[in-house]
Amino acid sequence: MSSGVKETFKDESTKTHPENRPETRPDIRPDIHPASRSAPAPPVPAALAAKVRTLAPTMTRSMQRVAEAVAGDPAGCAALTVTGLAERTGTSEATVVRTSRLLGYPGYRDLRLALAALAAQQAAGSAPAVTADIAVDDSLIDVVAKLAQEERQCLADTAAALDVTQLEAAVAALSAARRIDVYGIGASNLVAQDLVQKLLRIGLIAHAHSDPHLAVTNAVQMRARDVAIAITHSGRTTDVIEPLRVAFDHGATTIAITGRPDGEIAAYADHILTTSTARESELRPAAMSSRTSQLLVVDCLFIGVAQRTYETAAPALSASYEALAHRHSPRTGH
Amino acid sequence: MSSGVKETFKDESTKTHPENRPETRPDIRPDIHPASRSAPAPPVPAALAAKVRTLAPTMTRSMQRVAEAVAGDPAGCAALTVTGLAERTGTSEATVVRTSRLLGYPGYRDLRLALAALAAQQAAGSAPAVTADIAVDDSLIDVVAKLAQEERQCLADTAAALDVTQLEAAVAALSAARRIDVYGIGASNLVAQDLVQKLLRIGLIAHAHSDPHLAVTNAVQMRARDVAIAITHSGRTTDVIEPLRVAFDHGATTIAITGRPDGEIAAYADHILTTSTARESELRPAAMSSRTSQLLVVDCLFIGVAQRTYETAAPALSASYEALAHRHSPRTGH
DNA sequence: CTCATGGCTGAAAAGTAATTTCAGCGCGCC
DNA sequence: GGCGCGCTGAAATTACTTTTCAGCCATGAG
Repeated sequence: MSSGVKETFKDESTKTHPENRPETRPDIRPDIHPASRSAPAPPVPAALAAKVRTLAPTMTRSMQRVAEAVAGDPAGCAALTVTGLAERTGTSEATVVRTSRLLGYPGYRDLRLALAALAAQQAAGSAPAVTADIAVDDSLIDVVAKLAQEERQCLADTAAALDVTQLEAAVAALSAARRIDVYGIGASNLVAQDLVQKLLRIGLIAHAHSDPHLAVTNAVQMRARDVAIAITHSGRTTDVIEPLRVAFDHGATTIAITGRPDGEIAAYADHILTTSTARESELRPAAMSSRTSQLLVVDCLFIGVAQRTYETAAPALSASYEALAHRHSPRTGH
Repeated sequence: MSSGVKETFKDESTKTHPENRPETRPDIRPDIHPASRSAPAPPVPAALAAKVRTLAPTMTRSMQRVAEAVAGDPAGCAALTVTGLAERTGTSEATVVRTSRLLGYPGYRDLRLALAALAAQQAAGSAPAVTADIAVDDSLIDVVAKLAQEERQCLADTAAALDVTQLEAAVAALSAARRIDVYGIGASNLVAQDLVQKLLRIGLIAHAHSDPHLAVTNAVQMRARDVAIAITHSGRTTDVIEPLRVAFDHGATTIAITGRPDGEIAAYADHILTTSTARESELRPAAMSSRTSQLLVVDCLFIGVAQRTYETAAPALSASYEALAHRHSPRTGH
């Protein structure tokens, strides 16, 4: 336990994240404590496979081997010591420990405990449900079943991995926002529009941008109390990062919804909401599962804001329903 | 009967350990086969409380205190080291280890793993009771869980209710289409755009319409081999029905994606794909679950078409990925 | 093509936790 | 009341985990 504390401190000092961000800021943030970001990952074993997938790109080859081993056989790995796992994966103890850290645990000891827990969870009832990839010659029945299953898995992973602290902060910022801009390109733009549509319905001022130039132009107008949200699965979409950076520099509260919390976009985001990364197959591009994941996050944001601003949100919602009523044909369906 | 067996185990572990452990530990550990591991001493965590009760009479007072602690709070004890647990129970490390042995584990290390597993099992067992409506005063944690759960349910419902025959026909029509128009308003328009984005990626000619006037104007141009798709949850959105009717009258193949297969739109649809209708609450408008459902249907359509047109779809997909690559910042995430 | 650079990697050192030993001491039995 | 059995925990020992550090490989610049 005491070692865990020490390591946390050490981690902060070695990683440059926490100190680099406040320096970039031109003015002070009145309401948010940056400290909340240092303890973001309560080790939820259920989402381990998802976390492995999310972090896999950041990992080195040998770390990936370790991560695969633990994700593939939690029960077996839980029975092994560091040395044993290192041997099994053909790596060294140091690498195993490093991987454990990357997955969000203070050390191997704790990862091992989580593995034991995960194994028990899997064994008890809920089967791990490893669906096969969708193949070219699958029947449509199979396609429907597999797609539904994968999306359901994706939702479960996202929910398990979502950092509620970050979500809370994001909701708070949105609820108090003077104005909200949402940046998204391609498939993510649809998610951005979805969010904006919902926020407009509860009386907030929100805009979705897909044109990078206009987005930057608008971002210049942002200031404190405004909120900018960037949605990008890869975390590296320049056209989306750029306006977020501008908004960030102008003092707006910035939120990133991304599958790569370590990505370049993290530098300009006050709050990061991580979406899960499902493995993608040839026929099923990443966009599909990332969209599902993003939409869940967006829905959570919306509900959270609606709760916070219930006094104004509830009447606004009913009003929007009524306004729509006469756009439907009058014949009552049953 | 079983008690006799247990005692035998206990005997072995307690009496023979002085000579047994130093020999076996360093040498045999690496050579042990996973299958044989379970044979000698099966540590079944589920029955821990029972075992504590059974063995309590044979225990000394301090050992009982330890046993009670682990049986009463597995999760809490799993987080503690030997020293920690010894302190909490007011005993010494040696006693903790002795108790572990008595309970059937090689040492405290293994008992601790079993405790973690047990805790997870317990948590998993009591978890899945969150299907209530989302309330205004729900915590964000609950909101996330409930939303994810509802959407997952929605996906399962949709997949179960989807008529594969209709889907098959729709896929066939799309695969052979000269041109595809998709009509959707509001939230459904985002789904329409999503479908169109995907179809464009595999080389089909597709357009999404949200402007009812333009939609009708375009619908007039439709003829045989063209496909028109209308997306409306209510099945009564006039602005969407109208262009579908026009396309239908001009001989195009028409598809309706709707939650009301008996609705007015059915009259002009050659194929009807039914989306599921989840109950909606005040905070969770119908748009949310209908969207999830619609997206699943749209994904199925896409995959189906991609399969059918694999020869052209596959290269088109890879080409679109490559084209996007340089819109991302070059820094590779390894 | 060569060199410098930076970061990954694993062997070994250092540190921490678990296990064993052993002396003390309470408790029941004679 | 003395004797001894065996429970108990502090300390020593051992096993395991974590950290350090130097080698190595890939990468990119000159």
